[in-house]
Amino acid sequence: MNRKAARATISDVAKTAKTGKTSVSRYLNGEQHVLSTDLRLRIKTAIEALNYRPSQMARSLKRGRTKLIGLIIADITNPYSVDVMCGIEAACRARGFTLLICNTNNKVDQEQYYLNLLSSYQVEGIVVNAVGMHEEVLNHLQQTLLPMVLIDRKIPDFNCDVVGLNNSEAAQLATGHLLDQGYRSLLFVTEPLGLVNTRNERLNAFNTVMKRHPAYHAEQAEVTLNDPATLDKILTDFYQRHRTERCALLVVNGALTLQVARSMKRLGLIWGEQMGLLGFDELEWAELAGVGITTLKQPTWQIGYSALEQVIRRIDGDNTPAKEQVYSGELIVRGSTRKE
Amino acid sequence: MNRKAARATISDVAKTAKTGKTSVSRYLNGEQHVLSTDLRLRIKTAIEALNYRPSQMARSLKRGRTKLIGLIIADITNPYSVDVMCGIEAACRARGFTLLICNTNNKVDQEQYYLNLLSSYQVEGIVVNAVGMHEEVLNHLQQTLLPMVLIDRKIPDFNCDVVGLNNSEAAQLATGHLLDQGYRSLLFVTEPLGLVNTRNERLNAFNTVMKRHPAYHAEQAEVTLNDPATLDKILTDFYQRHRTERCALLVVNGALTLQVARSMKRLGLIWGEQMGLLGFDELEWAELAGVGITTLKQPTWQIGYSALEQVIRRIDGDNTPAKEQVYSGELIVRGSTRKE
DNA sequence: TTGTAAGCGTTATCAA
DNA sequence: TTGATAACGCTTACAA
Repeated sequence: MNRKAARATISDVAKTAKTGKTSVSRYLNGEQHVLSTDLRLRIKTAIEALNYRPSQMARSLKRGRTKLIGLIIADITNPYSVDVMCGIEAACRARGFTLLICNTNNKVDQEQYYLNLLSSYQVEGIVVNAVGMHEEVLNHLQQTLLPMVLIDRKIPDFNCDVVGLNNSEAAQLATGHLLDQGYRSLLFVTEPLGLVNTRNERLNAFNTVMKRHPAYHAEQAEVTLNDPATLDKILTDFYQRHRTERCALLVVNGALTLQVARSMKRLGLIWGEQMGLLGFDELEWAELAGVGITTLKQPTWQIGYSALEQVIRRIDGDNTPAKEQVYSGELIVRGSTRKE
Repeated sequence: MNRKAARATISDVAKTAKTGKTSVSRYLNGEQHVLSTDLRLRIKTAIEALNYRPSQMARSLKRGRTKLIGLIIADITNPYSVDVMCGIEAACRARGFTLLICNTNNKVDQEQYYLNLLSSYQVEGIVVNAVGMHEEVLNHLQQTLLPMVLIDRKIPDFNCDVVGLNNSEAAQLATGHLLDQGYRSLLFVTEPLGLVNTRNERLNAFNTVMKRHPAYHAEQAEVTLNDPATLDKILTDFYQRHRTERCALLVVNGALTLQVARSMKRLGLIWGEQMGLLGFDELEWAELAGVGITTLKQPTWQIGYSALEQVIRRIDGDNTPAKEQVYSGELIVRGSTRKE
């Protein structure tokens, strides 16, 4: 049976229900009240009999609204990005939008490819998860004319909605915790600062707190994600100079925390013993790594959800000035920053 | 400037280039050789001037081919799923298809929602990443009439292409390794076997190897992912009974390995010391957890890539009987299974 | 309450 | 080598 199963169209339904397609269309679009009970029933049965499902393609074409939203992600491998995505997705379902997920692997050409793709499918808006994105790739997005909201990070000199963490507050919380635990020499480890506002804001808040305690020692170091040798050097050096005091590391994000942990393992530095360790972003394995690693957890799901709501607001015509929404982080204390 | 920026259409291009839309369409669809050099140039300039991009919606409607493929994932939070997805995505880009990613969170209703969605967008095929999927959710997919390929796992009594790991080979490799390392009492820890072929195949291969060594002890235990209490009990019990020999755990997948590691941590059982530990699926934190955890790594990316190629083959009309493609896993030895 | 017809942006058919 | 024109499946005036 069911040889080729050509999809039923609205005309088929109309024919089967012995009516015109207008009525079927009305039935589908919530104007059922204008239909007579009899007709309504005939249409209902016809639809079920034919297993009819309206074509979004045709619908979008006609209406000029696709109900499609594009999501650009630099690195879907990052668990943070995945969590954010889940929030976005939930919001989409709630609002009747469909998400086109584009993983660019941090490559400009792949980003360009997907931007074209999204444009050709006429998405109504774009959410950009900028986590881990190279500056070059990020800047490239300015060309977009569509409603767009950024997650986590801003594009310098580009006025655009942003949703993310309250970086200052979170960094204060983290730094304060380290001091509370008796650490006296702190090293802020970050990926290259560049113009990345999140990194800079976190660092600034760190420095602000430390300036209130002139007796304690604060330092910072920049390192790229895939440069283990340099990282090893930085950590060894810091530890050599400060092993006599209680010293600790504050790491700017989860991806880097992974690298730092690997480096410490290589060097035989045990977190929670020789050095304290606290990283931004929660890690599913945080409790399994030695005595556990203290993290600053972001409300990722919530951030994603809000971001989507914001694009929709823009799509719906909201013209108020670009705004920034920030959420508070939560400190999850584990063995790596326990009092001795 | 740029007030409303209504998208340019093919007619706009035709008008600007002083020609008909047929020619523009020809230009776009690789029939440039039939066009005169002059006309070709005019069209080219017009397209660039208007920043024209053909509407996929209209194209799909007309052609009846959407070049869309749906991906159904039960749990995008699982790193395995993400890696597979990357392979699929790369294949899509290579073959000019666009991926509609649907995360069902293992809920039948969400799956139904997405199945309808995919159908209404007229995807040409579906890839199902069955990793971590509940049987109920999985079975539900049989209704699909579209070309479909499964990743990792089969649907019982449903004839469908599958791409995944060579489970027997991998389980033999893993079991053999444990024996080589001098472990003499092995516990195979799995999620409920049910009719899940992957779990059963892995277990069977494990048993086959163990039967060749009647002097050694083999055991198995089923536990659900979120039942820490039971897991604790299973592990304690096993350890109590076998602490005098060298004993080890073989865990059926990565998600469960995470739980097992947590449980051992709670119980104060140190992997690589009191007990050996080997888990299917590579974990990014494997080397950071204590002495490191030995894993059996799957060629995830490759699996995803192949799966997509297989759907495309089906879409292109391949009618050969459903086939199963398996790939070999790779053992990554770490501290948790080192010789004492 | 119902139906006819035009049109959304493409491509395919056919004629010039 | 070109270009009208008719679909594709749907929504929406407008008419009845």
